[in-house]
Amino acid sequence: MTGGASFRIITLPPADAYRHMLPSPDPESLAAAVELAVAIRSARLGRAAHATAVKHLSPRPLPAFLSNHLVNMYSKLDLPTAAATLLSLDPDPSVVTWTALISGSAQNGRPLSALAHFAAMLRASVRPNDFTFPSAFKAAAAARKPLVGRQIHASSFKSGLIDDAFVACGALDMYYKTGLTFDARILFDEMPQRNIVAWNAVMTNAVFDGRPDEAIKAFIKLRLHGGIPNTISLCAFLNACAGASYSSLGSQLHAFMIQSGFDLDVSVGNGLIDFYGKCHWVHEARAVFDEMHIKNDVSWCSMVVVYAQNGAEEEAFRVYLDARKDGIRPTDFIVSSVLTTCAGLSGLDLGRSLHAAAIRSCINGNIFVGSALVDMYGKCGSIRDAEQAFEEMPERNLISWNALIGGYTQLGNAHMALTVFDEMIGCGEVAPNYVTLVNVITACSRGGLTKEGLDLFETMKERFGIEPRLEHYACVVDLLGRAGMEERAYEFIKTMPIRPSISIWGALLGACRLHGKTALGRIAAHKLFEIDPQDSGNHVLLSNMFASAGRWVEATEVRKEMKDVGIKKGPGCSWITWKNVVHVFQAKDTTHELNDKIQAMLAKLRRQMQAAGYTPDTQYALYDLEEEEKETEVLQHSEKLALAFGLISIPPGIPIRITKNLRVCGDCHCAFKFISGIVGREIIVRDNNRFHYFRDYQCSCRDYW
DNA sequence: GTAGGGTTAG
Repeated sequence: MTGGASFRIITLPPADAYRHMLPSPDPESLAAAVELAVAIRSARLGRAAHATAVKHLSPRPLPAFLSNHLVNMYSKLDLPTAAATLLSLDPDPSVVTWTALISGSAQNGRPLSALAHFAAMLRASVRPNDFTFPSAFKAAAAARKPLVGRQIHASSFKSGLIDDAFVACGALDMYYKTGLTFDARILFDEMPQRNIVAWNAVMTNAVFDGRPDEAIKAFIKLRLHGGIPNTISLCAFLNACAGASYSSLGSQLHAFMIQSGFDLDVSVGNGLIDFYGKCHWVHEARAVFDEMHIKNDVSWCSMVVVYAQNGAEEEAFRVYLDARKDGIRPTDFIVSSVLTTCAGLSGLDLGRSLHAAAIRSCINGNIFVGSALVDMYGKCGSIRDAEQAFEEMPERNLISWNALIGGYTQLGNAHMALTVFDEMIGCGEVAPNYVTLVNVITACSRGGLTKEGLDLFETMKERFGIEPRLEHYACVVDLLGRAGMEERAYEFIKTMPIRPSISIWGALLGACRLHGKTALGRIAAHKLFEIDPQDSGNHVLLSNMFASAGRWVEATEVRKEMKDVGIKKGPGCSWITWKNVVHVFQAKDTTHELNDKIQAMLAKLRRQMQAAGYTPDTQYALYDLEEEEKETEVLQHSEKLALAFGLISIPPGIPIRITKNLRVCGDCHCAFKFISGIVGREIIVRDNNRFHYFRDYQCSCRDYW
């Protein structure tokens, strides 16, 4: 390097600007270069400076300040071995050297080594200073070691350094994060000076621990004390409002932010998007997003999540595509979020393209991405791909296991769901949670394993320490109901210790519909109307139950009642994706451009099916029509139209994937079994409840759904 | 020369 350019100038350069430059060999410049290496996170520059130092300054030892810089650089850039080796070469490392080593470990997610270094420092009789304690507390907090944290607190108290604001804030945060909330409160009350960081520690931890009201109270108290919130306080407040669904309080704060100019901060803007999304104010979230002058990848990701979590999966995907166009890299956060929307859309092709993007960006090994892939493939009915994604994960956690079990559950493969469940227990690395139990009991229900399901429910508390929740009770009602034991299910509901919810009565009503138990069905339906009079699904289910039992008067009455109260039923529809176009069909839909061919195909299929022994199951025609008309009616169901289109358009050998927003109808289910055999093709239907995998005159659900 | 509290996901 020539010309005497000094590394002291720290106007931050673009990340790559200095990477290949060699610093001049005087210790001051070398130290500056090392400092810069940390700032731009360039290990290459740091190593180059180190090499230059060794070359030009040996055999003399490196000056202490330069050595400290180097230890700090290696530690901060997550090269712990180099940092520790360098420290061990120093015959008498100072507290600064030790602190550099400890802080790097704490910041790079290695709290246990940070604590080990801290202990080694004490053994070497080096006393921690006001810089060391905050890092030590951070490590104890991250390692969730309350006893160690308390010891560090005692030591900082003895040395008198606890009165330092940095040290006290570290201790405060440590007590919260290790679950010693009581100690944290005492410490906070006794703090001689409470700076904004202390208030923020109170607020962020209250939100994290699910005590949003406490965070809001702290914010108000801070204002009463004349404290000025910063961006972190505001993000915490927004999270508190989102957690407690205080939509108006949060939007009032939004006004304050605009007044004070805080809304221009990217993190605050991102917090606002997230807050509005969690309050289901999608338009407000979008407005904040659109008005942001500077957006980062978190902004884009938050916007994707707002749409995904508010039932607008197509919009979520569009935002993802816009983000890519805007030059946003597919991060692990964005990819796992968008994969969730693919799972919701049943968008297997989109999911596969994201899988490819994840591999290109080297984030396919991330545990969030991996679990999202397993989940997506499972929900899209590609259980083989789900298995493979699961196998390829470098590490797995509870969520990954739950995703795979959930995939088998959706497919109705109770045997495999239970096998994977046993494997999960057997591996001893993760303990099941309530979601796991919901999945396996549901799998039993769908697979007809009534005894096994009941067994799991009855022993879950004792075997796994999981208290049954409402969801588990609903699973049992479903389990008994599907097995034809509606009366027993009703008795079970009566003895429940929790107040029965929509899902409980809904499960009973569904079972009554399936088995034509109209009297009990009416009881369940009326419970449902009491809880949620506006829900169309319950009315439709009741009406269909009467229709299936041939009781047309009652069926029509329910429909009429719906009309009178002003309940609208969302239309049932089925869709199929071909060549990146989504073709949507409603029942009796004649608007598709290929309608003539579709009708011809349906007529042909009807002849072939009847020759093979199919009779239309007209109980699924929902109106009281003449028998022959009913046959025509069921032939025009949206899933049959979609299938006919698929058979016309998609070449043989490619499975036909259909998605339906309601449950697949019984006649269509029967017809699809015949058609899969007649035309020799795989047909995969995903309804709002589960998958049906038709092949060779059979369905994966074995007619039990 | 070394330090504390933060936004997005399965």
